[in-house]
Amino acid sequence: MPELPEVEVIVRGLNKKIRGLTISNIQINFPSIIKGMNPYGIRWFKGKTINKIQRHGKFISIEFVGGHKILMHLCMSGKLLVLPKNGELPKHSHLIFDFENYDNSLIFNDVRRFGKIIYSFAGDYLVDEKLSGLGVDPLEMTEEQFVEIIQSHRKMIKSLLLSQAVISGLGNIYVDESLFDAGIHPMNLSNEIEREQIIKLYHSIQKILLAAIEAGGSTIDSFRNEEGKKGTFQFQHRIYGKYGEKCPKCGNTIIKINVAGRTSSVCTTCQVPPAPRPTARVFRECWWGQ
DNA sequence: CTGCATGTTAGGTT
DNA sequence: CAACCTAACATGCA
Repeated sequence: MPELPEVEVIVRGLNKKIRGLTISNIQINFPSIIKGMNPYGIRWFKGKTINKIQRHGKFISIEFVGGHKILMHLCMSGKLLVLPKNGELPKHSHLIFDFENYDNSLIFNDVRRFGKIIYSFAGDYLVDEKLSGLGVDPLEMTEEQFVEIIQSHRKMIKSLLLSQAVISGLGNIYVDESLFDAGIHPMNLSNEIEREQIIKLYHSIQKILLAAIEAGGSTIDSFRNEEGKKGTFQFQHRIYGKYGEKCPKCGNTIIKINVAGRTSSVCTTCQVPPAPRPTARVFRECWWGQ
């Protein structure tokens, strides 16, 4: 569930709390979340000092002095918590780092265990592969870059915005919110959207992401920041998950549709659906039928 | 018990 | 090849 704003909130919190600290101990409770190589090899990081923590799309990297990294993805229910070393450990805490001269531990916690941890000794190919497979960051892309990306694919806009290899960081919540804000139906084909509309979408995305970060992210169910606290941006959602309710712009009923395999909420008055396209099969059938 | 939700990936189809 | 669909993953919740 954590998308760009939630991950950004966590990364900022971690930088404030654990940047510059040296790992004194690593406790591995559930090795299989450490994927792609020997999970216990992560103990190599004991004694290493954190240089900085960064966000890459929805990934979090902890970079150590010397350049080696631990890469993490929270997927749906993952949390990174900084909690008192001697306090009660929350259930589903799979990996715990202790630090020299610091009373708190960093805990990777994940109820569903979809989250991943990948580490790197020397530009390990797994870490590099993940990072190099990411598209542009929505907060760093330019208006022109965005227009170019949208126009160079012929794909349903929602599906395109969700493609991490093209634009990295957006998920179901912020795609629905941005498309609604810009007045674009999620099933519109990307290369059929007017330039003016694409630019409007660009600004909707930026505005919404920044506001969400400001509000500490959206807590729909499980998201918590590194202190275990909820975000408040869910109270500013206007369309996500609101099917059956009234559209805040026009008052019509918001409906639920499935796009790119995901539940989507749309107002068909404010977000005009594309004209239905005949599939090749339907076209053939019509041909034979006449 | 059933179905749904979430992000990603693998595998198959159009 | 690009776009699209579905299943799988693990678990909690209604």
